[in-house]
Amino acid sequence: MQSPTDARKAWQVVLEHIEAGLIDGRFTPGDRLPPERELATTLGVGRSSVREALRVLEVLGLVRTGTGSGPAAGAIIIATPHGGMAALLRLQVAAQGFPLGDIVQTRLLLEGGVVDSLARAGDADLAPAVAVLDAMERDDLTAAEFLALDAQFHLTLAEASGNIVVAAVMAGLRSSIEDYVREGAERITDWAGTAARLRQEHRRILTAVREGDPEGARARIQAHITGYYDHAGLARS
Amino acid sequence: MQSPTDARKAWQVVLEHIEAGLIDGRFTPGDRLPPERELATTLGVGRSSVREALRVLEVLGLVRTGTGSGPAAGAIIIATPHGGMAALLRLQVAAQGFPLGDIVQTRLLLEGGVVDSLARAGDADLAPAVAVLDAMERDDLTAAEFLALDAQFHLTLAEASGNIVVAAVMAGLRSSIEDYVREGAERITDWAGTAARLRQEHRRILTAVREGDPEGARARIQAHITGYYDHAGLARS
DNA sequence: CGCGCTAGCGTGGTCTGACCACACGACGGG
DNA sequence: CCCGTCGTGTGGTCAGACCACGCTAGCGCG
Repeated sequence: MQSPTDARKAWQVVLEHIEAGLIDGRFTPGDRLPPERELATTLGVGRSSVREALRVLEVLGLVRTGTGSGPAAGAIIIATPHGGMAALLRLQVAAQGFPLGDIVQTRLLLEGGVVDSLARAGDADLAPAVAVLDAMERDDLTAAEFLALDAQFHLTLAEASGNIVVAAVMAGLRSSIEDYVREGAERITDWAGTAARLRQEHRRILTAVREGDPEGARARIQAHITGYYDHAGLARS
Repeated sequence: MQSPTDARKAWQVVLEHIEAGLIDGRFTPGDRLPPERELATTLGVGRSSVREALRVLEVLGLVRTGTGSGPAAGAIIIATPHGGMAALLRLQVAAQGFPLGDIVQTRLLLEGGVVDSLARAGDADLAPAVAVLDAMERDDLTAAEFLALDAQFHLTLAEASGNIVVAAVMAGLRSSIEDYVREGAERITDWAGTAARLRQEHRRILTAVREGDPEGARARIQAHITGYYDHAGLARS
């Protein structure tokens, strides 16, 4: 049949089979994969190997598994990359594969590009971003709540640019350093003042975007990000 | 003990345990994780659950498993994000979660930022990039070989910028659309001429970087990328 | 006749035990 | 002293069993 001891691991066979199915359209988002037991017999591998492959797909945000029966049961194809991107970046940071500084620098690059293109486009829908900004005006927010809205603001901008990939990467980058950001906030004594400054910076970024000023928007969002990291003492890793 | 039926799946418990170990420094790159059987008894889960977690870590590029005994055996902590990033992006593209156009646009953003920062830095080591360019001068290269070197050139630039995260994302983006790029090359009739043009564009990008011309370098690499995709008929998806 | 409850069934989730392949390392024979 | 071989610990895989969970069909009662 094949090599003495098949080079590809059993779970890789399953993964490749599902990937091939995705590519040629046999499986599309919303579809249900065959039951684990059926996949196992079909591919001639054990059920545990099938499960290992499904686990990978689940973490990468490609399938969602549900127990019981009915429409929500089984392994359903989805395509929600945020979770997988976040897990990948978070773990790489934890394993010291990604220095914090590089993460921040990448954010600068992406967010700068996002506001640049938003300012050039001119017709972007900034309403969601404004809504988040309004929510941040409340003065009874904890630091954690404020930071969550802050993250949402940046994510909303990325989504407004219409590029799903950039939005997913940005969300992942942000969440990968979420713990450090929160930790940094605790070191800030004048939190109310800092929050006020961040709010103002957000407003000015939006203004620059609205006025069609790519350079200004880029400079302001980059200053906004580096400013916070410096202020929170998260400079280098 | 805990909730009626523990909300967290068993494999998530394992994943969180290892992540916690990475964060607090119990596990660092180069270390070996405990044997699967030991992890299973330690955490009170079955060995199959441990294996599912390890499989995820393996795909994400965090561990490398080896059979047998000795220093290369067992699950060893690594931090090689390229493979995981590539797998994530590739599968998301396959599952139609990421449109091809967004992938290309993200490349434009990142590569533009890379050459921009290289041109500003001025002291970057461009020798590896030059070496790849020299290798591309050979005229007996197949299209696939040429494209592989092309990809390596772009990756080398990203690595020269010193940002691991950007390099990993760029490598992932590139490999996620590798099949489509190769497919596009087959549609190009005058391949020799196209290759010559690509070579020239590469040279000019490097020249702009050397001369410290960020705007020029950015414009040239973006034109280079969009030019190829248009020429190969990979415009939109 | 109709409604509600229950048993069945198919799904994923998990554990156990077994066996294989592999590679190092120690032991013993030459 | 060197080399081959067997022991042992590791991951890789499979088979089987059981549980939890929800839908669903069918039964029984009103």
